[in-house]
Amino acid sequence: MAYRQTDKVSARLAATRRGILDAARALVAEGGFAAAQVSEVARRAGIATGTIYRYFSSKEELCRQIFREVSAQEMDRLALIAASDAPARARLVEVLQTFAGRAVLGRRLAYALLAEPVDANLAEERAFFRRTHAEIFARILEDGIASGELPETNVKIAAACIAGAISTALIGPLAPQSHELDENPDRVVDEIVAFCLAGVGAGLPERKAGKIERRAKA
Amino acid sequence: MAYRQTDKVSARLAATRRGILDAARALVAEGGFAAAQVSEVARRAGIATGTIYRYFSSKEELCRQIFREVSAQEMDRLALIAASDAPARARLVEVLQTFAGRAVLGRRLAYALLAEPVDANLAEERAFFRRTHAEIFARILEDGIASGELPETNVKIAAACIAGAISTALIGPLAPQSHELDENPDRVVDEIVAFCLAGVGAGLPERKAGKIERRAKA
DNA sequence: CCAGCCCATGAACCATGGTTCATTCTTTGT
DNA sequence: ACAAAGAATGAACCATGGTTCATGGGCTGG
Repeated sequence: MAYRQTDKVSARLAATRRGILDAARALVAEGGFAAAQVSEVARRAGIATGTIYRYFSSKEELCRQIFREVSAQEMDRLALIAASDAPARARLVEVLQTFAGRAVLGRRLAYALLAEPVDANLAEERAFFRRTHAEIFARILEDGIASGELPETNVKIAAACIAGAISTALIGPLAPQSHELDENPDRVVDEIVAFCLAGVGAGLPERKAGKIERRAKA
Repeated sequence: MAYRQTDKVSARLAATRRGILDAARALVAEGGFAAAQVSEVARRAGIATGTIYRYFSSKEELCRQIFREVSAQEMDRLALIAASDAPARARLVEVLQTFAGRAVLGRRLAYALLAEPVDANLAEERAFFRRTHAEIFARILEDGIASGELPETNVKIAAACIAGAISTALIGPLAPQSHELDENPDRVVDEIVAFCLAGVGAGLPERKAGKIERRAKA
């Protein structure tokens, strides 16, 4: 028995791993997954290219990790709202505003997560992310229908429509010119949320401009 | 003077060009742009790889061409409906049903056009395609608002929401399991259209199951 | 302080898939 | 039939970017 990992070492290893993840995440937030090339991530993390492969078996796995970390963070936030005991309609409004609002604030990262061209394997991860979103929406819709706040609908389809409407309207190629978003993000968000609420028969929301969580995704 | 292109030759050249486009288009419709590799297109068109470059300066240009051809065809169809003198609400219903219905029938191709990961240059072309869609929607919405059929809204945003909701719900990663779409496409389309109509305050559409144009996109 | 192992290094390697180009085949006009 | 010019060929080429691996340096336990 000649070697056993000491605490100091495993701490350093953990730090390196974090460093890699942070570097990659920062790159994704700046230029999308396309910008997160292995050699670039290594440079940014201050290590050699090959070292990455001591921590992640492939670039794909690294990217998946990023995907999971970021999306888990976002999902938790939404899940928390969804789980409150407010009426369904109010929860729906808040979830939509939070989702849309945070996407606006961290637009580049949101684009990477929701829409950037990525290869098939990463797309799986994205699909999972989106599906989870949609499930949160769907569950609230179900509650609302059960309580009579909302009319009957196919909640799965409605949830997918909501997810699509928000993503596309905010960050897709159809997004309003960025200056419009920069100048008046709350207004754009409110419009989109209003569309979605009306889509599920929840009428107009009380406008609560300025209530978006300010910290950017990242 | 020793050579001048004769009619027979230029006809053959034109035929080859078409052959390339058709082969590429078929490949895209089967497996998306990813499947349309230059060598594969050539094989399918029954010519040598290099020959492609006598007709298109690059793969990108070839793909752009495909994009334009297919989308022009779809756009024309929608534009025709949009230009009719029916009331705005009716035109909206028909445009949405047509768009969604045709996307279902040519799902693979629709996916390639609307959602498949493609590189940045092709994405431009896609952006144009989407913007044109959105403009058609937006114009109808404006008409509807002007005539009092629809409540005031930001038509640009609403149009983007519509485009996003339809694409995502039908063919994106949130699309219902294919068997559901295969079994009962009209029902799914109707749900989505209903969501969009409600989103712009147009209430429920008269359901017209089975009215979708049957010919697949292609 | 030495043997043995782990960890880091980064230049070389490799796979993919678009692009080129020397060569060959066809067409044209005399 | 022949020369000039265009068209077609497809194997070689190249760029990109992920992955590997022989090497050297640092830890660990005795």
